[in-house]
Amino acid sequence: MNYPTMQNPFEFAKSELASLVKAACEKAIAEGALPEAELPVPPCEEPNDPANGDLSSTFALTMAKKMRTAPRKIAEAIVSRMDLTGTSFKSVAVAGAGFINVTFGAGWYGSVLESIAAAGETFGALSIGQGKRVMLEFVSANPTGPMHLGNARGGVLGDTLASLMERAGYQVWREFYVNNAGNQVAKFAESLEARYIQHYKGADAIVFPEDGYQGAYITDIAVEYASIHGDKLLALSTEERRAALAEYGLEKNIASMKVDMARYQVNYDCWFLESDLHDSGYVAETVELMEKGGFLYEKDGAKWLRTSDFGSEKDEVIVKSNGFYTYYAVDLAYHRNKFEKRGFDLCINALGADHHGHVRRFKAGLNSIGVEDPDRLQFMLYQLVELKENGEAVRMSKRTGKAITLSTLLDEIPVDAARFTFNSKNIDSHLEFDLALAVKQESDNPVYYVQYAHARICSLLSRLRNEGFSTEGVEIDYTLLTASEEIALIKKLASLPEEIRIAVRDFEPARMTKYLTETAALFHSFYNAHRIREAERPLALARMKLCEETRSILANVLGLLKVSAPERM
RNA sequence: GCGCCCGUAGCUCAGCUGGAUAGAGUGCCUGGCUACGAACCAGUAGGUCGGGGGUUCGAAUCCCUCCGGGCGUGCCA
Repeated sequence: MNYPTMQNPFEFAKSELASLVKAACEKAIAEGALPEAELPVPPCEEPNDPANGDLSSTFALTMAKKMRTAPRKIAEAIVSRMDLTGTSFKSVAVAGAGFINVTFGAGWYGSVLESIAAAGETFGALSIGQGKRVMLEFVSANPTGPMHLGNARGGVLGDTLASLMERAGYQVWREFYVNNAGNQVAKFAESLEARYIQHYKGADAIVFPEDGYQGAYITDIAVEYASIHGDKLLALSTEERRAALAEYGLEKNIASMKVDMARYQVNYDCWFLESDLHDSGYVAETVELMEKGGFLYEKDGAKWLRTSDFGSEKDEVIVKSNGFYTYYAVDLAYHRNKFEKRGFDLCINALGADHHGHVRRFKAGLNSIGVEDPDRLQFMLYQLVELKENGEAVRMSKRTGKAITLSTLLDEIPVDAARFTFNSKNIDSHLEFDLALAVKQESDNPVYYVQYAHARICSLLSRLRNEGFSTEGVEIDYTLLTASEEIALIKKLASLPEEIRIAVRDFEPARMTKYLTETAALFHSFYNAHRIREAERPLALARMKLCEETRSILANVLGLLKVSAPERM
């Protein structure tokens, strides 16, 4: 028996069905059984209820009007002319209002398992990315303090999308943009300075800045600096003092962000410093471009960019009246750098939805500086994490110090569980998070359900191998896998490439945790319904093969999520 | 005011480029280990898909409108 390798089994079968339906329809028209009509590509989908077949085409329903013929009659004319020999299908039937339903034959199921075996743990690799170079920028939290739960969500979502895009055939670059310059840093420096002075001269010696960073970590940094370098900053100018403290604090914060991210299994290709854009003169050069293009004008002592000419609601300030660039100006330079200087084909920014207003502003701004196709910039907007304490909502803020930090999260909850949780809700959903509740319910995390399935299979397979069972080099008789649990499981394994395709298309990594949970459920269900060791040898081996490929898929997808796939637990 | 997101089972959420009887987890209840791992499985109960219109063979899904919640609308980043 020969089993063709399929990169994407469902896509393979759908296009097969589409051409079968179309060919049969053409034949029916040629024979005068159906009226002449222009034929679109027949739509094919998976019915919700397996009783309606494995694949279904609504072609007859959509053609009813054009052909002025009852859909059922169209379907019957088509079905009676469909030849299934040598295809993925073993049967076809007309159902309901005129659905054309087909069921897979053993050849398709065999091909699925053989294809997974051939691809190993990279099954699901697609070529839709065509090797394009993608820059995925995510988290990019201000280095003025520790990262919080919102960053935890963004970190996992961005990192997982990156993995998914790699699997889909893109060359992905992960980047963290470090805002180590500008107004927030000035406030950070001011806050450190106040704590430093208070440390030596008492709380009343200086008024803490009203909009300063209130978190206790500011005091920690200031005191730590004092314990290492002493009080020598007191004698310096305010400017020098702040510069020294800011430099020390930023270095420290950035280092600990790197540690936290690494601990969270997020590894960047680059931590890009905003200060480099200033130092190299790239920001100035970018603003000059706007100036030369005639897109800038002066008003109230500031320089404004005519973004309203490029699809934005209003114009934006580029140079403030105090002579400093706005964050927006610098970020435009940064994005120009991504496209023009580093030549990425596509840039994706993962942003919390509180920044959704940027989307239009950015595109308008990039347009004005001649980045020729602003659609190369895309946004993955995820809703905010709503922090709850005993059921009460708490607004997270770095400035007020009200937040659960990423490192606290990881102290309380294992990385596997945290990554799984933040990957388990659609990016559009507002995620509620109560740390106390999460710690309490930690053992309920569906990640263990999935990992348990993997461990269970590992232990089963090692027992089978010890007893002399092996699928190595053995011709498996796939026609023996006919139980509903076996069929459902194989179909689920087969759908992985489609899941990856859609997850990438929609920027929706949550599809993968859902997929894992469903796959594990189907496996557990199969496992409980059927014995392997006690079955007749050929059936035992076919089931063993199914277990092997299920394990491969679980490890494969857990790997994409950077969640461990334990052999025992 | 304007813009974006959300509203589906008691709770947390899938399903949304229109398809057949709206799903899962959790919680409640009932059953299943001298068994290849019970961190599991099987089953019962639980719904005006926020309300109201519209589009059509067909709407949780598309359009309009209203209600409710979140976010944005800075010479902050």
